[in-house]
Amino acid sequence: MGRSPCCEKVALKKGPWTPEEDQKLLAYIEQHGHIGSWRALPAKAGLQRCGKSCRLRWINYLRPDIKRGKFSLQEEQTIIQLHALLGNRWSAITTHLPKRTDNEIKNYWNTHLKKRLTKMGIDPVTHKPKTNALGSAIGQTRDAANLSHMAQWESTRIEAEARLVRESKVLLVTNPPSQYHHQLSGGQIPNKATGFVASRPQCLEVLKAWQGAVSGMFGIARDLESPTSTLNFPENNMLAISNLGFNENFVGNNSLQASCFEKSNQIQGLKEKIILDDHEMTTDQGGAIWFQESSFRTSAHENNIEGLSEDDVMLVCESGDGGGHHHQQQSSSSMDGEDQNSDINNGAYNVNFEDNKNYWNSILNLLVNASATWSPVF
DNA sequence: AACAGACGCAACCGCCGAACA
DNA sequence: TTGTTCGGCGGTTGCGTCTGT
Repeated sequence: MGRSPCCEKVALKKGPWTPEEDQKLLAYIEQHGHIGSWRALPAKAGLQRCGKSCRLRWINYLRPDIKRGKFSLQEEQTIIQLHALLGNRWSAITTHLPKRTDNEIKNYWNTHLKKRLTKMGIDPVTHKPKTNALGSAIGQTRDAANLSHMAQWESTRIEAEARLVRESKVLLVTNPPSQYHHQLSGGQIPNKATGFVASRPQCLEVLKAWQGAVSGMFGIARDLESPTSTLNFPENNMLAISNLGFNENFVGNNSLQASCFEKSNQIQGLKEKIILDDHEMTTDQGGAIWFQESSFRTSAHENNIEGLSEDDVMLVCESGDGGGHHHQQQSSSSMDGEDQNSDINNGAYNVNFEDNKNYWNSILNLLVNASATWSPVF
C-alpha cells in the first residue's frame, strides 16, 4: 500500500546550481508555480535535480521576495531577541523576518551573532552571562525556566500564526480580496497595502493576553509545559493556570473568552498592586527594585484570584523598562559574578542578570511590543 | 608572491510529522 | 492500521574567498 513509488533515483545532479538550471527552475515556477509537488517539478522543468534540491534552491535563492545583503542592526537585534526566546527554531524566527530565509538567518547566526555574543561574555545558547552560576543557581534556573516556557508559548503561537497565514494565503488565492473581506472575523487584520489579510484568531489574542499577564509574574504551570521541555520544576508552588479554565478550544465561545479576559485583567491589576506596594519593595545599591515573595502571596490571597493559592505562587522574572518596573533582580556594577550571589535567604529571588538588564529587557519588550501591536488587551 | 587558517555561504544530509493509499 | 512518500526543518559539510603572516 502507501503512495506510489518515489523517484527512480537516477543520476541526479548535485552541487552548485548553474545559471541555466536556475533559469529553467525560475521559468517553470513563473509559469506553473510550485504548489503541488516539488517531487514532480524537476522532470517537468527539465532538471536533473531532486525535488528537494529544487525546493531549497527556490526558497533560499531564487524566490523573488528575498532580501539579500548585509543584515541591518534592527534585523540583528530581532534575530538575537528571537533566538533568546525560540532557540534554534530558524523557521519560527524567519516568520518575523519575512524577506530573509531560514538558511540565511541560520548562517548569519552561526558566523556572526554567535561569536559576537560569545565575545560579549554571553552564552549564545542560553543567552546568559558566562559568569559562575553556582551562587545564584536557583534564581537563574527559575528565570531560565520561565523564559523557556515563555519561549514555548511564543513558539507555539508563531507556528500557529504562520500556519494560519499560510491558510489565509490559500484562501486569498481562491477568493478575491473583495469577497474574502467578508470572511473576516474579529481577529483578522487587513493589510491596506497588499490587500492581504493576516489571520489572527481571537484564541491567539487571548493566549497572548493571558501569556503576557501570567508569564510576566508567575511561573508557567506544569500543565502547560511542553512535553519536549527539558526543564523541570521541582517546586510544588507552581501556578495552576489550567485551573482557570483556559483552553484553546474556546474559539467562538464568547463567555469563555470573556472569562479569560477577566482573569487576565485581574492578574494585571494584581501585578500593578504588587509593584506599587512600596513597603514591600526594597532597592539595592544599584537601584534595582526588589519585592518580597510574601508580598505577592498576600496580594494573591487578598485579591482572591481563583486558582491562585498562596502555595500556588512562584515569583519569576518581571521585566521591561517600558512599564517602569523591575523585578527582583540584584544589581551589580561588576561583571565578575563573584558579588552576584543570590539572596534567597531573605525571601527574594535574585536573578543574576542585572548587568544585562537592557539585553533582557529588549527581549521581553519584543514580546510586549508584539502584544501591543496585536492584542486588544495590551 | 605564496601559504595557511579563518570566514562566509550555498547546498546537502538525516530526521520527523503529516499525508496518503 | 500500517507502510510509504513527501515536505519541511535544523545540523553539518564543502568549497570559494578573504586575511594575515
